[in-house]
Amino acid sequence: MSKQTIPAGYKQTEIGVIPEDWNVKKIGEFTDCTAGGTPSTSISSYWGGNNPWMSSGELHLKRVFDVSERITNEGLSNSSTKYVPSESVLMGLAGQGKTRGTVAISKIDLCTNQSIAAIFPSSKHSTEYLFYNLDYRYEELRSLSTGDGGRGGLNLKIIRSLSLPYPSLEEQTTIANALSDVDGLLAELEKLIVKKQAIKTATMQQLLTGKTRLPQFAHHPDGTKKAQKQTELGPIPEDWKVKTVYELAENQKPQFDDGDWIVVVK
DNA sequence: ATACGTTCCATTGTCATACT
DNA sequence: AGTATGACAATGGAACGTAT
Repeated sequence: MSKQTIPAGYKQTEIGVIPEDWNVKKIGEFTDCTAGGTPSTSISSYWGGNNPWMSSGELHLKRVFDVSERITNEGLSNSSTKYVPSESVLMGLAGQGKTRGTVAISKIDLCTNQSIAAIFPSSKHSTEYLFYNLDYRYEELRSLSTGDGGRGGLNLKIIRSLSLPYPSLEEQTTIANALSDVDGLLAELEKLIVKKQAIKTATMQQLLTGKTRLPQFAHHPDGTKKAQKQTELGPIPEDWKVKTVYELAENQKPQFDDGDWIVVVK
């Protein structure tokens, strides 16, 4: 790429144009990471117990407050899994599917399987900032995988050598907070959507069964309220009918030369 | 020709193990 | 200890076979 104009107050680095007072650091320069393991599944005394053990499928939780599996102390000491602290960034290492490159944050101390790398928290970086940076770089992370084709994986060496823009800890925290605020707003919106969907479901139940009539259909011309009648589908308004879909389709059947037909429901 | 149930196969995630 | 890879299980969808 040819020389481009760099805005005042910015500088060119190997990872792109960033503010002058930011640095570029590799993950291995400010913290370390480790992978986990799986206690032998054929030894039942390794399973159960009190130690949370996370499989890579649970990375989609994004913020991991609990996991579904538990292992015993015996399982913990007889496998290569180990406790990683709360506030670690967890990254999927293996898998052809979407797990590889997916990141999450542990919100409890937990153990993981060998397909998860845990990047430890440190006093030099913001876990949330690192999480957002890596989450944003999902496609890039996937392209970094070793090996050819689907089976490739990330490994600890690749993670340690990942470079990222590195502002002061205070700025990292502030950036992460801003993003977290947006996440909060999105979560609120999602809650609202769920609520509206519940209202819609309830409304469908009322309107499609005739339990509640829209005002202009609820009364006879003389002002008396329309009654209900009993049918095989339950009580429905006295002026409604019960018909099979087949009956409706027969009536709607358009005549095409080739014999095909469609039903348009409005 | 259609409806339905079954089988097959690709994808993905996971575990075990050999290798460095 | 960390990584690569063979093996396998779970899943879902496509393809196929059969009865009507």
